[in-house]
Parts: sequence; C-alpha cells; structure tokens
Amino acid sequence: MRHKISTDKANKPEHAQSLHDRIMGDIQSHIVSGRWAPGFRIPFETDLAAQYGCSRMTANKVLTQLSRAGLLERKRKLGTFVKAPQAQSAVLEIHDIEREIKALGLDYEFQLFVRDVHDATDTDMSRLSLETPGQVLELSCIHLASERPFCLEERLINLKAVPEAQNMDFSTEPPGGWLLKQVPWIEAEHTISSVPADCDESRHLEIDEGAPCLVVERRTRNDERNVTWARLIYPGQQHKLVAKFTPPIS
Amino acid sequence: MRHKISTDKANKPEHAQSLHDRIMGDIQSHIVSGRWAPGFRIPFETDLAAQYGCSRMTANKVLTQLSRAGLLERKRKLGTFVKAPQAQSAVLEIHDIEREIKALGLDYEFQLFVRDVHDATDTDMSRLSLETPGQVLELSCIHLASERPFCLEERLINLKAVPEAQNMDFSTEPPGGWLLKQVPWIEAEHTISSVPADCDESRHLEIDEGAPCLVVERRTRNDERNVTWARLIYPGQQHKLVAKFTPPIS
DNA sequence: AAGTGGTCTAGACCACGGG
DNA sequence: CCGTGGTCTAGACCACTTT
Repeated sequence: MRHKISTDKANKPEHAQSLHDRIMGDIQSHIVSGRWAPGFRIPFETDLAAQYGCSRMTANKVLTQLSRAGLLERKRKLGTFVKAPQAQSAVLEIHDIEREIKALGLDYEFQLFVRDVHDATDTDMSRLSLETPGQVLELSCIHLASERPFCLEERLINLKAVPEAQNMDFSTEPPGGWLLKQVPWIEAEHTISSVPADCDESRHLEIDEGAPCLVVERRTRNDERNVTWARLIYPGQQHKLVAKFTPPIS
Repeated sequence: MRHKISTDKANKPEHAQSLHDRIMGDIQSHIVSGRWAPGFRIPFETDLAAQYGCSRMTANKVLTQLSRAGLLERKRKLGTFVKAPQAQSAVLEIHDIEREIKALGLDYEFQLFVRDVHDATDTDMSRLSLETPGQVLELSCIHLASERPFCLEERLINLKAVPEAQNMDFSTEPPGGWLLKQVPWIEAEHTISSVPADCDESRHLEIDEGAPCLVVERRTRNDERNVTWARLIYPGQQHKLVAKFTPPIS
C-alpha cells in the first residue's frame, strides 16, 4: 500500500507464485469446493485489494478473467457473483438428461430399480478410482421420454465425498440433477464406446439383443475427490451426442 | 501517448468496444484466418502499444490472456509466438489418427479408395452445410494400425475454402493431417452415434456385419467458412473416445 | 447521489535468457 | 549486457444501476 520508488514488490524472488495467481487460485478453490455456492456475492474488488494488500487493478484483472471464463458474473453497483454451473458448456457437457428430454418436447419420467449402500467392491473402487475402501451408494435406473425408454443409468456415488447422498432415496429425483446441485463445479472424464446390448439392457431399452448402443462412462472429480461414476447406455441409433469445439477465447 | 489528467480516453462513449477487445479480436482474427501461422512471431508488446496508441499494460493484458487461453506462447527475450494448434486440447480433440495410432506403439498406414472431384450434390451440400453450389473433393480411405483396420474415413472437402486440396492426391498423406496444417485453427462440431456395420464397412473393418460401430461425424468451420466434413467409423468395442472436461480456468 | 465495475495509464522493478 | 516478458501500482475517468 506504500508508495515507492525502488521498492518492496519483488522482495520474495523465491518460488512464490504471483499475487495474481494466489488470488485467482483462492477464489477458484472457494467456488470449486462449494464454499461459495452459485449466487454468492464474493468480496468487492476494493475489499480483495485490501485483503491481499494489492492494488485494485490486480484484483480487477483476476475477476475480469474469471468472469470471462464463466465462473463469475459481475454487475455494476451490485457486485460479483458466483455463476451457475456449466449450463450448456458447449463441449461435452454433463448431460442433464431431464432437461435434454424436455428440450425435445417430450415428457420426462424415471424409474429406480436398484438402490443399495455397501462397502466398495474392487470393481467399485476401480470405477470410482478410489484408493482407500469406503462405502458407496449404488443406483440403477432408467430415464423415459414420453414413456419410451431413453437411457439406462448405472451409478456409484462415493459416500465419503457426498455423505448427504445416503439420506436421499432418489425415488422421485434422479441422481444426476441432485448431484449437480450438491457439487456444482466438477472435473469429468468421459469415455464413449459402442457395444451390443446385452440381455438386460435390450429388455429395458426395448431393443433387440445385440443392437448397437452408445455407452458413455463418466468419472467425476471435485477438488481432487472422486465423487461419482456413471454409465449411461443409449439405444445407439436413436441418440446422438453432439460436441462443439471452438478455439478457447472469450 | 499524451500525459493527461482530465483527458481523452473515453472521448468515445459511443458504442465502440474497448481497446482491449479490439486488439484481442484483431490478433485472434489473424491467427484463426491463418495469416499468422503457428510459430509466427507476433509484434512485441511495446510495438502493439505503439500501434494502437495504448499503454504497454493494455497490450500486455491481451497477450497474457491469449497465452493463458493457449493461442499464444510467450518467451522472454524472444517474443510472443502463435502456438501450435489444439494439440491435445483435452476436450474432444480433432483426432490426428496417425498420432493416435503411433501413440499406441503401432505402425501407421493408410489406403485411399476413392478420390473424386465433382460438383456438390444435395447430400454433399447438406453435409458441408453449404448454401451455394460448388466443387468438392470426395475421399474415402482406411487407417490401419499394424496392418489391422483401425478406422474408416469418408471425407468431403470444400474446394472453395481450400482450393489447394485439388492439387493433392492424398495417396501418401492422409487428408486429416494435411488439413490441420493448412487450416490450423478451426471450429468443429462432432456428432457421435453407434450404428451397426453395413456390408462395406464390415468388410473393410474385418468385423461382422451388424456389429456395433462408433461413428463420429464432424463438421469443420474456419473463419465462417465451411471447410470439411468427415465421417469416421471405428469398430465399436475396440475403440473408445475419451473426453476430459475441466472448469474453464487457466 | 453514491457505489460498483470497466477501462486505461505511465511508470516501476524484477527475472530470464541470448549475445 | 540489454531487450523481452511478468508483475504490480496509484491513480484517473467513465458508465451504469440502485437508492
């Protein structure tokens, strides 16, 4: 805060990262971890500047970048707010199947087959990329579009990461949407392949056994914690995944 | 460049966009259009500042953001360079099939079946999203990994967008890699589905007719021009698409 | 009217790397 | 060494929106 000429800025030529990066990282961490939920009003530029002992410009650069990146939304006179999660992130978004179906003008319904809490098996641990044992919630359900099968879902939820899930019965609310609300910002890895429907799958999806299905497997991480694993099976020829791809700009 | 207090900066309260955005847009446009090819050394901060009549800070902010976005690479003392295209853009990248196969430790080879220049048919125009007629180059080839079929490719190239393609015979170089070099920065739309192999496909891919295949259809645009359409057919159970997904940060 | 973000400046100092 | 990027500042003025 002092005026200077020949001064104190770079007194730490050590491995310290820049102030910019520190502020940026702190804010991201607050958002990604959920401590600052969507809609939360984060500190004003001036407050951040005071808090970190930097000029307003430095805080402003961070907030500007984060708002261009879509994490924040800024409104004059009101402040800066955590933005809603990756809505339609234009990439290979986390499908909100309910919204997807409704966007097609169809009725949405879903049915839960399996809901079971148990200690993670080896398979569960590998699917969730867990290193230490723990309890998981296993779910199996089907999504229906106007009473026709749309997508079969198998899911594992790491109860260590999302303990609240244990109290949900998911008989009326599908797990995908609920999880998005609980854990807004995430990192995901999708694996897409094409397989023939097995006996169970063909029955549930009302297609022939052996018919091509699109399988999306997804691992989800939040703040370095594995949250959930899902396997979504779509009747192959009825469903297409669309992914857009633009140079990273603003 | 004048010193001021009570001054000329905001003399254009008009709808003019900010200087920052203008510089940013200009640079992006140079890169996306290919006028500044990968590796090109763009003007120094100080030169840009002089050219646009702004302070070095303003130019710096633009270059910093573009380098965080991955479009530019900056090296002290050397300058700022246009970065190589979206290498492994971690999303659903433009697959460079040759590199993909070599990364698996397999030999890469490819065979061209069809090479034909003709006026765009209705199908061609719809695949390329063309509005006006024109000539297209149609290709059909197969990619082999250690002499085993890996992926079947059908492709259309809009000769109005890439006239140089007419002189290429693509008997030794696959079109995908060549196009990436010609048209580095692009916008793409992928559609992924799962279909049963038809007669031709099963023969070329050496799988059973009706076996599930992963089909990736891609439309590619550059600078608002439709460049190419491709349909890649993978034997479904042998191939998986992986897409990562991180919150947009730096 | 007051408070917030939006933009810009003219400098300053440092770190790094090629010559 | 010296030129480049990397970071930061203390202020300035504007535009917008709520009160």
